[in-house]
Amino acid sequence: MFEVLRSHILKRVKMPEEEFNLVTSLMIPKKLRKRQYLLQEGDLCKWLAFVSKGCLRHYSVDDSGIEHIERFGIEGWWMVDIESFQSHKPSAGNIDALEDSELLLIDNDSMTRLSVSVPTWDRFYTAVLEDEFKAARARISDLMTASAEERYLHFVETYPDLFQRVPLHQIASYLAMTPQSLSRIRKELAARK
Amino acid sequence: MFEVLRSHILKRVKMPEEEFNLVTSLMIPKKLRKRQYLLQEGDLCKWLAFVSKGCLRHYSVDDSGIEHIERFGIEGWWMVDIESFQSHKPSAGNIDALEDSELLLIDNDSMTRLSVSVPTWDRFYTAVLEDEFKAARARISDLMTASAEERYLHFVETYPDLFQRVPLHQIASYLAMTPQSLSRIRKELAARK
DNA sequence: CGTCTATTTGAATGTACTCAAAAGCGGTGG
DNA sequence: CCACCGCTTTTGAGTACATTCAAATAGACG
Repeated sequence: MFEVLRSHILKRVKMPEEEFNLVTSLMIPKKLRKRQYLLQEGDLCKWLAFVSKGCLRHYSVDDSGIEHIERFGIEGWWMVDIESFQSHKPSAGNIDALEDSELLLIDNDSMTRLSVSVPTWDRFYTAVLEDEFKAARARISDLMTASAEERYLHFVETYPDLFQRVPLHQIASYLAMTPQSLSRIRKELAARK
Repeated sequence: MFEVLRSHILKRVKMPEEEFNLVTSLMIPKKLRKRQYLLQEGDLCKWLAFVSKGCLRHYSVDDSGIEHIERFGIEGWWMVDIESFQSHKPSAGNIDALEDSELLLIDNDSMTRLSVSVPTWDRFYTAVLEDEFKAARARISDLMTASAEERYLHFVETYPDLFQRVPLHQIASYLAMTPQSLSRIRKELAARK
């Protein structure tokens, strides 16, 4: 149950077993069925959610009713609406499950407690934040400079597992293009090679 | 000299004066003339740079030689190539000064030292990271959903100071459009009202 | 004043979009 | 097992927004 989390943490910091046990003792397991919300627009985001199984998406809906997927999350990823979690404001986005999923939730209080009692926790959290920040910057750069086709190719290369798992129209949404465009791009690429 | 930094820190954490003095004692002042590089593609980014005066930009150059501005930095902002700073890899981007500027640099060693001897430092750094992460997410969302005109309007609203200060073609670059497009958008907006 | 750079304008082009509809796929119930 | 339904993906035609290329105008600086 905690294996994915354990290797995720140990990849970043050396955390003794008893401290890791303290971490897991504070985490709340949660199962989500496909299509079930973890967070709905207007809710307060009270948790960081670690995905130990399944696949979620974080998306928002624009004025025309179109969904824009900001981020996917699979095993070993965290999901959170950082704006809401950190500033205690109602969330502007939604998080729901694309597959039946298993999460480990941790709230702000528990974070504070770990910060006090687990010496490596802060460094771990910082490392995660830095990784997320780097990923966000890479995404910005991609959106700024790459064509629709390039964005698709980068996605396939960067997230080969996701691209197998997630319906195409969801990938199109993540890549900021229409499903029609993605379909045409794939057709074109298939013809070319 | 340290006033901008002081208020920047105190906005986020309560830091006693003697601890703040420890912070400033580890920071290296640096002046940059307009057009001078702080970091050039291929360099290692060894510092976090706090802008106490002036204006910088962080940009990369694509295969066609076009500059893409990822981020501006004015008084009270940090500048860093996080990928290079954190992973000790050669930087893919450049940072240079759009105006004569004054910076306070801090390197990794000093960060570690502060982490040990200034109890609030880690929380401060985490808060900065979270802010940066939030800003990055807002930018992603904007790039994914907004038209060129909307991006420009958001920019003017979000950074009224920057938009007064920075040449239009630099803003165009930041907004991922050509200077020509921005010029036409401004003409159109002026005609409309 | 002359040079260099920034901004604006014009015309043609292209990438990705919208709207509309067909084809494909997967699950459910008769 | 097949027919039907809902949803995903593909295809077609027309369009729009932003781009490219080219050049004129405006502004800044020595």
